[in-house]
Amino acid sequence: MKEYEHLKLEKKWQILWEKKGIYHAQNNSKKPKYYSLIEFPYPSGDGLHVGHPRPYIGMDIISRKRRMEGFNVLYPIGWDAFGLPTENYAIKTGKDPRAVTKKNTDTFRRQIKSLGVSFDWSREINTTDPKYYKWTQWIFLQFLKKGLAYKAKIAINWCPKDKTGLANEEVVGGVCERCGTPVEKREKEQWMLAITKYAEKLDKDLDTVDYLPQIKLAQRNWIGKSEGAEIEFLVGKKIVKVFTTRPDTILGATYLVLAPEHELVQKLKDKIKNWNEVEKYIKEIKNKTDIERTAEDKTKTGVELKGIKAINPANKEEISIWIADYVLATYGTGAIMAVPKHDERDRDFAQKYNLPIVDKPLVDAKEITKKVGGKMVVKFKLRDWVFSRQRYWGEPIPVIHCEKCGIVPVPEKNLPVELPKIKNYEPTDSGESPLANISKWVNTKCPKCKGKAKRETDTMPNWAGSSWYYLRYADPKNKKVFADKKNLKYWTPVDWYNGGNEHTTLHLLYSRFWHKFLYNEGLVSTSEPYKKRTAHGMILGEGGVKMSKSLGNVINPDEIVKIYGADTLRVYEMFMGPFNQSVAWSTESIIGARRFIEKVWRIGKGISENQKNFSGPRFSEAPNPGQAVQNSSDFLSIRKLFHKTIKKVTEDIEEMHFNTAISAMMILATEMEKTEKIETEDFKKFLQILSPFAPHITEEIWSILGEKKSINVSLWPRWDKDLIQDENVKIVVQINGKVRTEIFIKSDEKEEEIKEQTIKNEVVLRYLAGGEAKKIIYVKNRLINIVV
RNA sequence: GCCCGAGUGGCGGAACUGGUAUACGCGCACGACUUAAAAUCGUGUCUCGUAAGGGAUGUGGGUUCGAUUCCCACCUCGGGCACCA
Repeated sequence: MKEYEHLKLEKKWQILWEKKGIYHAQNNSKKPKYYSLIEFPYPSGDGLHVGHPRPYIGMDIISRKRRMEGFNVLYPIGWDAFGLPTENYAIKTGKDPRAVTKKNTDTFRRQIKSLGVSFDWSREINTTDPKYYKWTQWIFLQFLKKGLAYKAKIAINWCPKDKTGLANEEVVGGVCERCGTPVEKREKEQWMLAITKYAEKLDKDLDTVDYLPQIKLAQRNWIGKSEGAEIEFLVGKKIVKVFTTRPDTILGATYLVLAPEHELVQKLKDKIKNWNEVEKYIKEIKNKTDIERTAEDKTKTGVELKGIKAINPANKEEISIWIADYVLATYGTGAIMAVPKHDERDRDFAQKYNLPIVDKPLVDAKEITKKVGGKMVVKFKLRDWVFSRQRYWGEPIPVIHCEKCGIVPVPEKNLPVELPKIKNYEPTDSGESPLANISKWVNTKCPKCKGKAKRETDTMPNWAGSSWYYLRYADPKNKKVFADKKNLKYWTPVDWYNGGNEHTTLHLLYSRFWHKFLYNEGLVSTSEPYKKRTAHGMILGEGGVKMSKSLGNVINPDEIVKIYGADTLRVYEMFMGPFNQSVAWSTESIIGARRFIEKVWRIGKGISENQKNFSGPRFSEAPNPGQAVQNSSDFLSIRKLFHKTIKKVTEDIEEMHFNTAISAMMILATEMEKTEKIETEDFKKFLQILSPFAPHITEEIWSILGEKKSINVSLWPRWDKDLIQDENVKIVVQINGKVRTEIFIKSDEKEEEIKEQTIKNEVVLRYLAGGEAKKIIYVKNRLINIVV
């Protein structure tokens, strides 16, 4: 056996694995299936940085373990390649976004392959491929058919820098999620998807999936279900409907507040005596950005609608009506009954404008609602999804505007509507997509009446392609349907989906919505797309700051692979900290992972050259993995340690506790090296449990030891229950809760005997001198505490 | 403001269900090997104390034979939501 040359060795196996296609998922297999998924990357021009592979390696470990457990594993990858960075780059350089995407995906593919991740590359997909987005457009047409895609003139979030509309989910703290520019409001005709129709299901069905609790919670908060009552207040002959979660406080309602945009305000114009003042206020509010409206120290403002009054239906009292910016037009009914006694916001407002605060008694919520003719209702904070973008690099919305027929869907047989190649990708200030300038493409015939018509020039948001990509993996090359039903039935749902927390209320929610719609249409076989969802932490730059080009602290995995090898990088990334937590990169610390890998190589070498081979256990006791090894290897059974380590690694992988799994294997490796002889079969089991983490070196040693088949298709080792039991156990002796000494006992020894034995111990006697043991607490195989 | 999550050596982090706090790794120090260096191996490495022993898991209390773990109050950091009636 030669020296460890990671570059040669890793390349060799990567080529061989690819040639044999051992990571290809089989569509017709008798094995049980396992579908593991990572969020497919956006192929940016900067290439991979060391943060990208962390989730890939994590799920790779799960996938490799599943293969060895006998599953037919689908672990696919593709490219979520539509989006602004590529388009902006195209604008700057005058290059075709297609060419830019090709170049970027080539780089990403090469880099990911160099890490030995066991993706099934035969199923690679790309959202910008017309063969793919044909089906994104097709699904849109299904939404349209069912009335869930509709056009509406609404005030949308407009990013003046990116010159495009944004969904609510893409606005973070009043600024554009992507570029940080403060978002403006613009009235525009937009395509909308009626995600709110699924609000109830999206909320309720969270009970049926295995997501991390904080992910469920974040989705629940975003959907924002609340139960309350709609109650009507009479205003002259007109009616104001309010929504309240506290109908029981209605006797304390001393005024009404409408959102400034509330329709009734305009309708009552004639009766409002201070109309000039009211109109001025409405105008002021309209010109405010979200940031100004929600500024922290902002006090509430409002204007009374003088000349009109409302009647509280519970006690028939006349109360005043106000408009104020603290009431939102987009939630509930856009109007509230103000109860300053019980609601802090109403109280603030009442105090500022000297409105009555009365302490009327509480009444039964349901009874009073019924009595005043109201009804119990459920409201959601979730808004419909603004689905139009006024940019080039996205899926064209497959719709035609006909002068006579109105909106006409592009016939399914004419899909895909391909993006035309153009020279200028610059978005326009008018808020139109650059596609609007391509008259040759825009002007078309109406599919219905064959008359003059124009194509829709808005494109879809980059969340469109990613809302269903996991379905396409089940059947990525199908030309007739988005995926064959049989394949969908076999592969879905995704068994384990790992991704970033930043997608909880975006991609994760959107794709659940699409999936539920497709399920309703009978097009997919499960009501939820993902059975289990976990999240990984980010890798930060050295010192704990974000890795970014502007800070110049981005680490390229290419360099690490070159210097240390893919196996070392993989082990390091899994070892550096808990998988679900952010950790700072430390190039200095990688050496630890490399030393471990080299140690494994040395032991393998020793065994293959027959210097370390041995049969039968030599020692009698082993420490627990993760516990201190008390040097004396004569005392340890290396074989027991093998089995304890198999157990620990097997269990830790399932919990994504990769760091502690590696720690246990490091302990075992250190012990192996200290031990003169090791049984080859035991060592092979160690190679197997290490192989998901370090697939190349383990495959190499595996083959050197005479195995003909890949370690990837070997059977995951089991631990021997008897071997992980210790006959002799060390227990700690405490006196008054302080550790004083330790004794060794047989693990099956009776409690009484142990206690007796302890009392006679000389150290214990010394502490007992004069006093007497009041109480003795024994915790099996752990400790004994004597209270004096 | 509200809701999550976290706070442990010089650093990244361990600790099952309340049971030896600081595993594993980095760094550092010393030693072995070497002409030397690197690599590797070994030993040590929370803190005060010569020792016996004492003190430390953000701070202050509590429950318990025993608390990093449970409870209460507070501080700091990270994340989410943010006038949602």
